[in-house]
Amino acid sequence: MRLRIKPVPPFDFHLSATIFAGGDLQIRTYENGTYWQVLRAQNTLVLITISSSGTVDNPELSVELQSNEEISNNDGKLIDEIIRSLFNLTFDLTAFYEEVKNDPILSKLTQRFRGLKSPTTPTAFEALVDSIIEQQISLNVAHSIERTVIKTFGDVLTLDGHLYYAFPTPYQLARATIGQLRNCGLSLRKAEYIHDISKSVVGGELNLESFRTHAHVEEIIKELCKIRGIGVWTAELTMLRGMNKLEVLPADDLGLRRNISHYYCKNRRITSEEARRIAERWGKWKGLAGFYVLIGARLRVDV
DNA sequence: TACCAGGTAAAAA
DNA sequence: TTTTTACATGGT
Repeated sequence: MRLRIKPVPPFDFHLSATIFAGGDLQIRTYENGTYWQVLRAQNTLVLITISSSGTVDNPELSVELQSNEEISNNDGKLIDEIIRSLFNLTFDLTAFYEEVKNDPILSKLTQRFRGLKSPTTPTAFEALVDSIIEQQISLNVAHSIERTVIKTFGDVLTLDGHLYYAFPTPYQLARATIGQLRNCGLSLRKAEYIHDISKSVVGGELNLESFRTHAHVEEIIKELCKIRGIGVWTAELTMLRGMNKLEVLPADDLGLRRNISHYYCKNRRITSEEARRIAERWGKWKGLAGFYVLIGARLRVDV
């Protein structure tokens, strides 16, 4: 099956997907203009392969769907929705660009990265588990642990002799033992957090997806922070990366604070309060603005 | 070798 | 109530 998706312009697929370049070939990566990963349909795993068939101002994505089962029309619709969410395709960047135009630094970055949309995970659960894994340790170590968790507990799709892994479901992580989770490199604490949260999701006490349609960001943070293992940093990162909450800036984040300081404070170490104060000038979508700053700093773009 | 890395909860003071 | 410590592991 093949889908054609029309993102809201402007959208630069190459620029937006480049952050995944060099990713694990069996999980999710972007190479030679092509992005791929496994998504979960109703009853089957589907490998999606996305490439651009349009331009920044008239964007169109061409998506190939492959599975070992038949892909129903409903599955096609579901996957279509997930892909729109994956790159925030229905978000209108022109409104964001208007919002930050009075800040000279972001003005420059948005011109340089016109069409850049921030990526999300297919489920809020995945963003939450990733965020817990990424607490305190370097991203390098965290990503290695994430890959191990995915390949240990996630379902595998075999196509043409190639293996592709899907992120584990709450059920799969709830069923895992603490010992198995620790063997992936997780600390005892983090193994417990992830295990507990997975059990709550399976049991129905915690519905992470329901927060997506919840408008009051501060209330979501308050709710998430009641859960053992989740602080403000984890809640905010999960919302930005897993619930399409582009207004949320994870200001406690060490790396993001470094990136903000690179442009606004001459690389001096800044507090999260200082970061939030600087973000005041970015208007409504502070999380997306932070993403532009992050990408700018990573690509060493001068302003 | 020691120390740090995109935090958090629990122990100690 | 406030401050200090333990935690996993790869890189420097």
